[in-house]
Amino acid sequence: MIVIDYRDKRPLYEQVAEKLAQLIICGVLESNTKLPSVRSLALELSINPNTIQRAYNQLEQDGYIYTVVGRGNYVTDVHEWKNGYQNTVLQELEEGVKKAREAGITSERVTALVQSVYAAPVQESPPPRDEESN
Amino acid sequence: MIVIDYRDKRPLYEQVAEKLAQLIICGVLESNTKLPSVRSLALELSINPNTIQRAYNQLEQDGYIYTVVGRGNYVTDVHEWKNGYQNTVLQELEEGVKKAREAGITSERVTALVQSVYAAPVQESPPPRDEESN
DNA sequence: TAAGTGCACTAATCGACTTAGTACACTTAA
DNA sequence: TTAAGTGTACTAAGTCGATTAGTGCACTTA
Repeated sequence: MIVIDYRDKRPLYEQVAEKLAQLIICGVLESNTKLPSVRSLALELSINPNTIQRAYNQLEQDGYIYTVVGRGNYVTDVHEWKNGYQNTVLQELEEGVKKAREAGITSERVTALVQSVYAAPVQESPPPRDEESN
Repeated sequence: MIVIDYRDKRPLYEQVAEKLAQLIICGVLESNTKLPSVRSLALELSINPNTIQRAYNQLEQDGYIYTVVGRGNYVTDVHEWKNGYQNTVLQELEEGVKKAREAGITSERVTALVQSVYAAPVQESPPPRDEESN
């Protein structure tokens, strides 16, 4: 299911988390699917269970999966995940706008920036999943 | 001019850069003022010249000062600095908006966010210097 | 030419991050 | 109750990058 690239300079847990996130995003792992246990996946990849644990923690923080102690890890429902991600993006954006305001940039200028971005043609890396526009 | 706090866990060069930035922002060091040389300031603070060098590099990157090899470091003109800072903020903001668009967030929602931030009453830490609104 | 300036390179130190080892608490089913 | 399977907390070793220091070079000015 997952292959580790030892030439990759990033930490193992980050690689594992990223690969799993991709599988979730592209739909291979559907909502509420049970992920392999930390021990079994660790055995399969020949690395320490704690490393898998950390990858799972990362995924949980990012909202991709949820954990039930004693039972296992499960893929988060698509709608929940999408809402969570959008909220994160919006929070970051709010910080940026506040910063702009404090820097003395007018709201007109910021609004113009927003419009120009949305007016630009779409290119590269489309959003993970985007059937519905809520 | 500057006092180092060894209880502070941050690196020395960061402390030095921050203190100098504050002096520049609050107007103690006016535009085109010559800063102390890396050697003299290092001697004054009893730290290595390279540490001061790094602090100055940081300040130059952030647009607070400019460097002339063989001559010294000088405080950037207020207008230049302000433009540079605003551009940095706007670039960061653009990235955020692109991310929002890719996440499937509508432009209306982003615009509403911008307006709500600018509608909120001003509070805490006002912008460094803000007599003119260009 | 000499003094003063910033800059580039290397080396030592130190701390944080990463990973592994181990033991514990929880859930489930026999 | 018991046993197997699950996630979690704690500590320790190893590794790697950031920070700081040391040294020498190139540039500007008088």
